[in-house]
Amino acid sequence: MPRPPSYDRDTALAKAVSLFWHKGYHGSSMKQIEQALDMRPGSIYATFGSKDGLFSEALANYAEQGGADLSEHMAGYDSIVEGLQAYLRQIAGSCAGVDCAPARACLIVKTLLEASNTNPALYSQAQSVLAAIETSFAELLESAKNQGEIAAKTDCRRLARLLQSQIMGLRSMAERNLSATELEHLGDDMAAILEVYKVQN
Amino acid sequence: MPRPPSYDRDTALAKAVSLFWHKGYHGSSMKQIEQALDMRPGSIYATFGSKDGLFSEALANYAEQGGADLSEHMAGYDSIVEGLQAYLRQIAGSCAGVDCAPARACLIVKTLLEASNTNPALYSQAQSVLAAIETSFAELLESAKNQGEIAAKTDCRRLARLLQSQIMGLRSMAERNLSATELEHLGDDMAAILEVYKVQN
DNA sequence: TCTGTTTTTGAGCAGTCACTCAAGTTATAA
DNA sequence: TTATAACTTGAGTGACTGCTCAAAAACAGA
Repeated sequence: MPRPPSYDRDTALAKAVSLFWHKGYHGSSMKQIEQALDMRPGSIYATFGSKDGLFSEALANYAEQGGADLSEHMAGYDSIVEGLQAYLRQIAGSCAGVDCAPARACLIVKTLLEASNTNPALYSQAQSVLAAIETSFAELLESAKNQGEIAAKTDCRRLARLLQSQIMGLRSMAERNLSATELEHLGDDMAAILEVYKVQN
Repeated sequence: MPRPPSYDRDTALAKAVSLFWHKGYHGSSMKQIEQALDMRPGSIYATFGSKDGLFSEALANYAEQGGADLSEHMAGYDSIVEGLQAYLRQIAGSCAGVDCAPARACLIVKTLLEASNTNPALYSQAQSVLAAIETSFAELLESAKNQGEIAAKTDCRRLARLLQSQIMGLRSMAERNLSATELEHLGDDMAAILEVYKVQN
């Protein structure tokens, strides 16, 4: 008997991700959100509860997407370290394009910095998401160690944090107006950092 | 004949830096600013023109302070590369403390990410400040090259950008809740990156 | 077609936003 | 002491904030 919703939840969420990524949390007003999602306030609040709730779901969605992208990327590589190096170069390349994403910097990092002293709930969510990413990098590196790609004595969590820092730095730098070449060089130099950790053969 | 101002401009600006660093641009309301500076709106607007104007001056002030800190730090080192390595470790160390600054992440980077699609004037200011920092790193590295610390073929601007990315990544990572040890390890690992660029001797 | 349930709508809520300005205050120089 | 010029004050501006809710609309089953 009931009337079905006229919007698609996932489509709406994708549009929210795009807006929040572009403008940030404080920079996106409900008016802009209504326009971006093509939904009236009542529907938005019935579906997502609050602006915070919507942002939280958008952030989770973004993170999941990012995780899927990484998995898909890594599936194309036999060598894990080479896969990670290519991943860094790929970020540099895609950020260099004019089209690129709604923003070049990572939404999670943007949220971490924006929410750290203004919105404890979002701050804490950003922290957990980043911790989870660190873990997945650490697991990849652990596999690399087992395959003999990197030294047996390597502290994988520690290296994972170094890798995560590279991505944060790279994508933040991409918000500057660097040329495509400069960004690609940066990606190359970051990829080269991993060379040191490789086992000689 | 005129009545002199009752507040000190630089003191007020320092308080503004602290608030903006802590809460960001959108996260700091005029009410909070009035309270932090202990000034009434009329005085603030007479002195700084607008919230944007105040933020802009605060950002410039912050950047100048940062530049002075770097110069002072480097003055204590004969070897430029070692000085830069120690600089990275020092950032990691100071971010690790509970006291630390109003925020661990860099105000310039926070502004770059927050303003990129919401406030063109502040975005552009953040970009120029970062370009200037890149330049001063590049000049330091150029000196290091002349002193034979790093290879003659080194692209100093390119290496400067890699160094700047490290600092961005390090200080953004510091907003996560990493332990002091983890942060210090990260600083050490970033310092180690520069080893590769050193000339063997 | 009618009924029952759900969704959509948008005017409007109280509160906050950045900001203004006329009146009051306080210093200095005469 | 008085006149003058600058500074301080804070109530108040319109616009916008996130959000609510009663009424209208739209579907599915009977």
